[in-house]
Amino acid sequence: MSDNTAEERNSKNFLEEIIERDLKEGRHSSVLTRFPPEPNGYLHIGHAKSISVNFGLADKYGGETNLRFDDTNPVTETIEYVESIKHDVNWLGYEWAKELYASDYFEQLFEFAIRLIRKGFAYVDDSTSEEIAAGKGTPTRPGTDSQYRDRDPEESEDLFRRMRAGEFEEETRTLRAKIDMASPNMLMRDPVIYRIKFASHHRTGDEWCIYPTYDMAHGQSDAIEKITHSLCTLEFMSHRELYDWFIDKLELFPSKQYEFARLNMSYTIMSKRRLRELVEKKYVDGWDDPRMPTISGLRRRGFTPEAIRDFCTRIGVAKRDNLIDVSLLEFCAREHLNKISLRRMVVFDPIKLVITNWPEDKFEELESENNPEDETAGSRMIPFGRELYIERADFMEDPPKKFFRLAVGRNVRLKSAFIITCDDFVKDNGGNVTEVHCRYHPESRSGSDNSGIKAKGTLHWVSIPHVHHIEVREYDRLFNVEKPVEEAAKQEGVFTDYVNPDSLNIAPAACAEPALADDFASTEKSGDNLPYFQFMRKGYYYPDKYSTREKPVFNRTVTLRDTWAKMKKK
RNA sequence: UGCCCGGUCGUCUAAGGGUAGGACAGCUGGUUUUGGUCCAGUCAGUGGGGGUUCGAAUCCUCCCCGGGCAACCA
Repeated sequence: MSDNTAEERNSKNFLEEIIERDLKEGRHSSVLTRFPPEPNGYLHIGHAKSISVNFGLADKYGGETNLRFDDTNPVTETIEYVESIKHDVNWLGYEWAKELYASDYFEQLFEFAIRLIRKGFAYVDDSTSEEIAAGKGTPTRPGTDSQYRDRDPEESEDLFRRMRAGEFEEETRTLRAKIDMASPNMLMRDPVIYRIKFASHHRTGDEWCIYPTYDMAHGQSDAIEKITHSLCTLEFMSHRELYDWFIDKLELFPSKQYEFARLNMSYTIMSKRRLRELVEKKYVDGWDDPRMPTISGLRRRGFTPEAIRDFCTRIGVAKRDNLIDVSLLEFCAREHLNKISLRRMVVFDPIKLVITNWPEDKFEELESENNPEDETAGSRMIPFGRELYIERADFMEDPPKKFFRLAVGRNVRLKSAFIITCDDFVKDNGGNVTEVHCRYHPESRSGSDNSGIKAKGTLHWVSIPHVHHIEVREYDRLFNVEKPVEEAAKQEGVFTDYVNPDSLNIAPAACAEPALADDFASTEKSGDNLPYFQFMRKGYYYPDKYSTREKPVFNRTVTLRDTWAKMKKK
C-alpha cells in the first residue's frame, strides 16, 4: 500500500466536503439527492455525469436519490422521453428511491402561489412578453416596475384563479414574483412564475392550463421531498438566489443548491437542443445513433455501463470549465471490454492465402480461447484448411525492416494454428496481389509447438469455405473539430458545419469465423445484454439493434490501441 | 462598461501555510501465439505583478484571461 493510493482515497471533491461539513455540523443527519431531468430529450453522457454525482454521493454517505422529472413545460415533454430516461438510468446501474414528477406537486405549487400573492410577494401582470422583456432592463441598467406591480393581492388572487379556470388567452397574463426590479441579478427582477399554456400535459392531461416555471417548481419540489443537497450545473448558479428566496418566503424545508461544472467532451456536443437538431435534420440515424453522445447511442455503440460509470468517476467534479478528451472515454471502454469481450477472428479486407503443403480436402478444428484475460470464458473451435483469408495489410511485397507480418521468406504465426513461411505470391494484370503462398510447419501447432521456429508476428485468419459474411460499421468522431459550437461562433457559422462527413464507414461483407454466427444466433432476441466482442487485432464490436441472423451487423465501439499505425504515421 | 463564478502538466483532477501528486494522452524499454493486454521508466504544470510569512498553488491586493447572467425553456 503506497502513499499515493492512501492520498487518492482521502482526496475529496468540493461536494463531498460540503456534505461532510453538513453531516458533521448536524445540519442534516442523512443525505437525499435527486436527479431531475426534463423529459424533453434523451439523456447524454453529460447527464451520466450528473447521475453519477447525485447517485454516487448519496450512496457514498448512506443516503438515497429520487428520480424526479422536471415536467413543467408540457409543450416539449413526452412520455417517450420519460420512458427512455428511466431505461437509461436503470441501464447505467442506478436505482432511485422514488419516481416523482414536478407535476405531482401542481396543486401544492398552486397553493404556494396563492400564499405568495396574499403575502404581497407575487402579482398578476397583464403585460405582454415584449413589455416584460423591456421592463427587465439589462445587466448594466436596472429594470422598471410593471404598471401592475402594486395591484391589490385580492385582485391578483382573483385573476390568478381565473387564469387557472381558463378565462384568459395564452400570453395575456402571467404571475410574477415581486422581488426587486433593480437587482443586479436579472433573475430577481420579478421573474415570471406561472404562465398560461393550453397544452395537454403527458401526466395531468388537460387538468391545467397554467404551469409553473422552473424557478417556481424546482426548489419547491426539492423542499417538499426534503432534498438535502440539490446538485446542478453551473448555469443555474444565478438561480440560487431565487431558489433560496422561495424557500425563505414560503418557509419550506431548507434544501440547498450547489453547482458543479457540466461535462464537455471533445469532438462532440452536449446540448439536448442541438442533439435534437442532428436527429431532426437527419445528420444521424436517431437519438440512439452510435455516433451520438447519448446514453442510448453509447449503448448501441457497445459501451458498457461499467465503462461509463468509471469514466464519470475519473473525470471528477469541480467548478471550473472543462473539456474532457474523448480518449479518456475510449480508455475506459477498452479497459472494461478487454476483460469481458469474446475474441473472434474477422478479416475485413481479405486476400487469399494458400497453404501449399496442406491437402485440398482436409479440414481440422483448432481450439482457441475465448478470452485470454478470463479463463472461465472457455474456448471455441475454428476450422482450418488449405485456403484462408488474411488481411490484405498483413502481406507486403516490399516490407520495411520493422514489418513483423508476411512477406516472402518470412514467418508468422497464424493465431491458434501454425507458423507459416511465405514462399511466393501471385499478382493480377493490374499489379495487385491476389494470392499469397505459404508452407505450414506441422510441428508448430498451437499449444504443442516444438518446431523451434520463431515468428515475430501473429495474424488472424478465417477458412474461406467456412466464412460468414457480416456487415461492420466503423465510426469516427461526429465532428471534426474539438469544440463545434465554439468554432461555429468564431467562424460565424453553425455547429453543423463541422459534422464529420466520414463519421460512418460501412464494411458490407467482412469475413467472420463461424463461431460468430453461432454467438449471434443465440442472442438474437436482442435487448441490452448482448455479448461484447473483440475482433482480434481490430477492435471491440457490438451487435447493432437491426442485426439479424440473415444479415448480422456489428458496430465498432472503439479500435484496439494500435502502435503499428502510429509507427507508420511517422 | 454591471453582477456572479472560475484559472495547477497537452487534457482532467489532487495538494487548503511546509517535498506540487495521480489519471488520460505522448514518448522509451521489457514480456507476449492479438504490434492488444500487462510491467517498468520518462516528458510535462501553479496566468502575471506586488504584498503578508522563516516558508504561498494555498492568505491579501491589483491586473490579465475564460465562463455564466437580459426565455411566459430547464
